[in-house]
Amino acid sequence: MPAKNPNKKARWSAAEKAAASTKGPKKPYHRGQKPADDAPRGAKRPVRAAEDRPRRVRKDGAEDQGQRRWERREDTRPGGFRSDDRRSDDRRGGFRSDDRRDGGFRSDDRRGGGFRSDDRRGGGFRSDDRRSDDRRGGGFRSDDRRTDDRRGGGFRSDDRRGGGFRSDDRRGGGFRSDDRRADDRRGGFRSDDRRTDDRRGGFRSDDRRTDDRRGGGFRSDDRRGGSREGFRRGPRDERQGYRPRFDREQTSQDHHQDAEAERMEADSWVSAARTTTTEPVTVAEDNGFAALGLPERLVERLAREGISSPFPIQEATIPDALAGKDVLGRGQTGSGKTLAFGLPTIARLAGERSKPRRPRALVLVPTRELAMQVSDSLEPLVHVAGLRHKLVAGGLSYTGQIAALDKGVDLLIATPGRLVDLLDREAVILDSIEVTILDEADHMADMGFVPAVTRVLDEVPEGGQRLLFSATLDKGVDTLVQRYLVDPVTHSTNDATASVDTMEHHILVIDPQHKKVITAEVANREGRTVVFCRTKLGADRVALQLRESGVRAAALHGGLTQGARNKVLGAFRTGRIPVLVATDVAARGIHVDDVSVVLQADPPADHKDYLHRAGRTARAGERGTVVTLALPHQRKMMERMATDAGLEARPVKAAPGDEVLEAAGAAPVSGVPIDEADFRKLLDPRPARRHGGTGGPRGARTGGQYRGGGQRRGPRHG
DNA sequence: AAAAAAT
Repeated sequence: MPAKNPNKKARWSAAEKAAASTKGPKKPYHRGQKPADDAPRGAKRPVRAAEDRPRRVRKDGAEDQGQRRWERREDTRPGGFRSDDRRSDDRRGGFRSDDRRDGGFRSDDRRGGGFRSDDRRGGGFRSDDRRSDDRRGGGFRSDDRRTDDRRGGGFRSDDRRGGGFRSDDRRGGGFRSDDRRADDRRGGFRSDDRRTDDRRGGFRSDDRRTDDRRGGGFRSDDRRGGSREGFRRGPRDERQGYRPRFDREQTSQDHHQDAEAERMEADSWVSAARTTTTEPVTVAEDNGFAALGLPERLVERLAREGISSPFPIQEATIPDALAGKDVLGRGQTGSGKTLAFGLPTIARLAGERSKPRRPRALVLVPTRELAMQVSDSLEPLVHVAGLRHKLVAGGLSYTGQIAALDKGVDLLIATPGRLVDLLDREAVILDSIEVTILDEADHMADMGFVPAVTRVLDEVPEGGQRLLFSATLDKGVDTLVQRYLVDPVTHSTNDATASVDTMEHHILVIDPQHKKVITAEVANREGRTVVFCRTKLGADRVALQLRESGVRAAALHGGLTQGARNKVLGAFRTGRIPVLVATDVAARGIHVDDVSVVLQADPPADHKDYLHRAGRTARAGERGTVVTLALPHQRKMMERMATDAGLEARPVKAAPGDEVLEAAGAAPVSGVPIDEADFRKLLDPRPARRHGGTGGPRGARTGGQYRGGGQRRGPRHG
């Protein structure tokens, strides 16, 4: 074996490959240093002479030469340059009126294409050009493309967006949604002030979109809906000289957004954001959160959202967490974990401020989407407590994250990959962390993040508080628990892993030839149903079969374009299509309220998958039924799985017409196939803009702006 | 088999 792997060698023939690999030391460019010319990472692109650099013109007419970011940052910060000020101010809401002034600078950079490349490589504009050229030979165009990719035209950002499929659509070729999505969305660097304002000032359409993005089935959406209203009135805002530009009322300027908003509304499945009172709220005497010993400000802030009774996991966890104990919490998303760890952490941090680059609390979450959810749900509370938080995750600009860290962040919310990256860059130092939270630890373990998590936790000082949340506790998680938790108090929403009381389980052993009809009958019921299949192909097939039987169903899997996924989810959430046939892409992380039945047309691979799939229903206290179809040869496996998952249910033989099926809500199907053209309309109910066949330039423009264009690619049916 | 995380 010594003469191993010639292939690999051939592939890696060039020395610069090695140099270009992640192995190279990263330069802590946040400190305003330009990597040395021979630096392995930074030196990839030669530096063009200043006069060769592309020039852009700022709004005010001055030229921006696309300076290197190192200089820019270094130079500007002490001078009170806006970039930094703005960033941090943003979070407090004190900046908007001034956006315009640097719209010319930053936003132009960004819009100019490849601003991220700027950020990331520090190479400024020119290097970006170069690389684009290299890659695609397309110069200009490719640059655009890359920008898009990076922003989540690319699929990796899916998750982050999660529910946010809409944003993707809207963005089309656009950049702004990314801005919003990124946590710098508060950075307000877009030249389009309104948009920024919208978001923070509580412009309705934007709220809604934001909710969407978050996949908001989660309760916190509701809170968030109105939260901006709340925190922008906080004392900090006043201190920062916050001046509202727009009220909740829309101005005529906003008509464009308004139109967009209407379209969004059609898609919005968050029916109505909970109304947030801006009046002073009296905290009721029996307020459950107050009883847990939380600071009044937080309790009051929650009450303002109408949140006054803690969920079980919150009730169980918060007192211990407040007492500084390590906590091991079992509970799925939707059980209120975020507040369970968020509230005590914020309470503990309040009253002090972190030093630059040294956050005092860290929340580690497996996916970007989740990170956003956590960040967004905690936002109002963080503000009320006078703290600063930051979301740090992949796919987002480094600049905002680094700048915020430089400025000081109290509560850092991160996905493992990016956090490790930032650690390498010394953009963040974890030696002041007092509270560490691992959310969805099992998920992280499943995704192979244990090394990253270990790396991070090893940098966190010992003796700090650790909170670990996980839906299941198996090997990977146990390793983390053993290693990092000291004498933890264990809390579960319920002892049996699966079981929310409100969840009913049926495991049906069926004849193969009955599968189709049983699937259709179970799916054909009132309310929303998620059908799980093992493969993408299977999902497509089952969805088609359902439609042939007269059930409005659409497939969702990782093989679809982002745009297509958006449409499917949008249609599902609004109820236009009540049945979602999905692979495990939807098993985790996608939150949709009001799913009353989960039907597993193919059994899950293991009990963990079972629990995650099941977790799509019975969310937040609602009732839900989980029906699993097993073929006779899968019976044994299902028995074992049921045991492992802590279910009482056992496989039961079933055939069409059986009572068991009715108990699961099965209803006979019409048998009248759904017309494919109608189905398309259900998926995307606003094809009005495109009558013109392949679409002229105008159609292309309008369409592309809001919709990913998945549909227009295909031939038009009907 | 599918999905996810840094580029």
